[in-house]
Amino acid sequence: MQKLSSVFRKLEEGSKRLTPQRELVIRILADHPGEHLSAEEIHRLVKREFSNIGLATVYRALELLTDLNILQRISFNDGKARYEFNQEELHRHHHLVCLRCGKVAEFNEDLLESLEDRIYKRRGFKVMDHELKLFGICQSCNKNARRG
Amino acid sequence: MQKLSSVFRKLEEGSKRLTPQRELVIRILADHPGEHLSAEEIHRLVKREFSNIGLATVYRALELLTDLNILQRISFNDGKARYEFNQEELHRHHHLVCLRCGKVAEFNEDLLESLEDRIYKRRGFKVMDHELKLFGICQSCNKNARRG
DNA sequence: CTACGTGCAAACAGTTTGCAGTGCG
DNA sequence: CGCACTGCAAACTGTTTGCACGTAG
Repeated sequence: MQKLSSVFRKLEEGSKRLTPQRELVIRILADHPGEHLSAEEIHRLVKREFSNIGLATVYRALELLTDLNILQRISFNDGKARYEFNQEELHRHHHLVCLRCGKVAEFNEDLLESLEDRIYKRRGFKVMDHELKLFGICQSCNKNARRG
Repeated sequence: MQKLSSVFRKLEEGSKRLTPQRELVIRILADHPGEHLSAEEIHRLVKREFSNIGLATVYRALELLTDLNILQRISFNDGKARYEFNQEELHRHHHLVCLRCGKVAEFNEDLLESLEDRIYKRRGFKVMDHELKLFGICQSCNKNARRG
């Protein structure tokens, strides 16, 4: 992973260490792109390679990495936070949440910039980031519904 | 409130009752538009007029009313759910979340329809609703920052 | 009289915190 | 040595559930 050096630099700036636990958390997220893992799921996956890691350590790693903007925390209103890499592209990466089967798909589209310009002009609100969730019925559920 | 009759009809369809507690929850939300109250805040406000109402009752009322699409549950990733009226306009009512002071402002803009058309054509995903949050720095924080 | 509704307390899930111990820098 | 870091368990917060009782239809 070429990105590790940049992670390392960000950690060093706050005199934080890249411990095996933290590195594993990062690797797990890297190995599961677009899966929006929860802390518990991450803990379970990390445990397979580091069996005695504590859940609190995972939480602390996730918090640290989120603060450093290495990860991004998102929530789908199911009561638990989920995490993914905070790649630059994520700022224009959105979610399609199926109301029937619950699957979360992603799409990238930059459509919001003109809106953000307008908001700044009209309201003086400087948009730094955005989060767009579209709720609806996905293709496969749609097909099943038509058959049923 | 002219809307109460429609609430009543929706409740009757499921043979649910419009109890004083439920009506109060509705009135509190009506009296605090755009404030995104949490269950606890609603409970506190309701208690002022109905001192022995239980928190669980508020939760149950909120769940019921959300299921009936009378209310809408939203979350700003602060660990608790928030509620507002599910007016039709809400479907194109979005949030500006200030990263510095935490204030949540609203704006209405319909800008997403063309995007939704495109998503349906490309991905077969039929969008029913959307939720857009813009994170940034609000006007007053922006001014303070420039001064400071 | 039955099904819905309630208050209370206990249970629950996700997350955070306190603490004693470990080990890098 | 000192401070970051850890695992563990206990604490905390928001929410849900079980239960006994009440009350509307």
